[in-house]
Amino acid sequence: MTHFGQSVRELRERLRSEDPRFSVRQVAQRVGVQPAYLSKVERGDVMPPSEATTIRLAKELGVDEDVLLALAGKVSSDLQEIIRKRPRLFADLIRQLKEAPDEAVLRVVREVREGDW
Amino acid sequence: MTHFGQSVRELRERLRSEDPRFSVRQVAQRVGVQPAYLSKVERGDVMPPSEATTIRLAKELGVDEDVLLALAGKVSSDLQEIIRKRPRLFADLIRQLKEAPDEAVLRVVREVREGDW
DNA sequence: TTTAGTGTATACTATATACTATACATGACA
DNA sequence: TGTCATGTATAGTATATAGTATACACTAAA
Repeated sequence: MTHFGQSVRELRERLRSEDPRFSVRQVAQRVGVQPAYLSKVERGDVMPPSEATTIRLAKELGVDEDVLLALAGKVSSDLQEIIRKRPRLFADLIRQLKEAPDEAVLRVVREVREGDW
Repeated sequence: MTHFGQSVRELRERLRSEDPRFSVRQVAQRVGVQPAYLSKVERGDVMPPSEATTIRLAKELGVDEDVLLALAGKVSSDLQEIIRKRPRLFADLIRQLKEAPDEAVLRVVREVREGDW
């Protein structure tokens, strides 16, 4: 469906071109899944892995966890928890920012970071 | 686990005290599930319903969908989609606002609403 | 007193999720 | 030429999700 598997394969192959330890088998081993499973994941033969496995994979591949989770069609459960604690507040905020350009969102992030609350 | 079922029951009973059409059976009928199922949901005998069913239930009970979804331990899939499209941006923003008081978040929402982007 | 409506106990199910385990074919290397 | 490591095909599985269907016991009204 999405290109999660393709992305993982590209990332892994790139790393592999400089380090043979990034074979399907060895990455699978370090991530804690069967090689056959990782192989299928990369070819899009099965759905993307669970959140936990996706995060371990992101760490292994040196890529942002939220980005890889997004490719997997998921949102980190810690973010979900933050939203669930104040659903109306965050739902409003996020929907407000839906169409806002990156720059506008970034400005908000910066403002909040230096916020005086 | 959470008090999703209890909340639903309380909301429904409150409505029922003014309108007999809010019995388990009739609400279940309008929401499109079996009465036995709604009964179990209200008593926490089973996990909260799917997102779609929870939303229909929220409409029926006249309560905010995001709030009821939150009680069900979920985050609306449309919000998730917004986040997934720009994961780094939104992940940062949300984590920044995790500890911020409601007032600060509201100020951001207002600012954005009148934003000049 | 039967009828209608109530809530609920019990048993069952289809589909999805998230994998494991084994075995096979290929290529390089010693 | 045997060994090693590679990627992958195939088959199977445990658990969760999201319910349905039926039947039962109780209450109030007609």
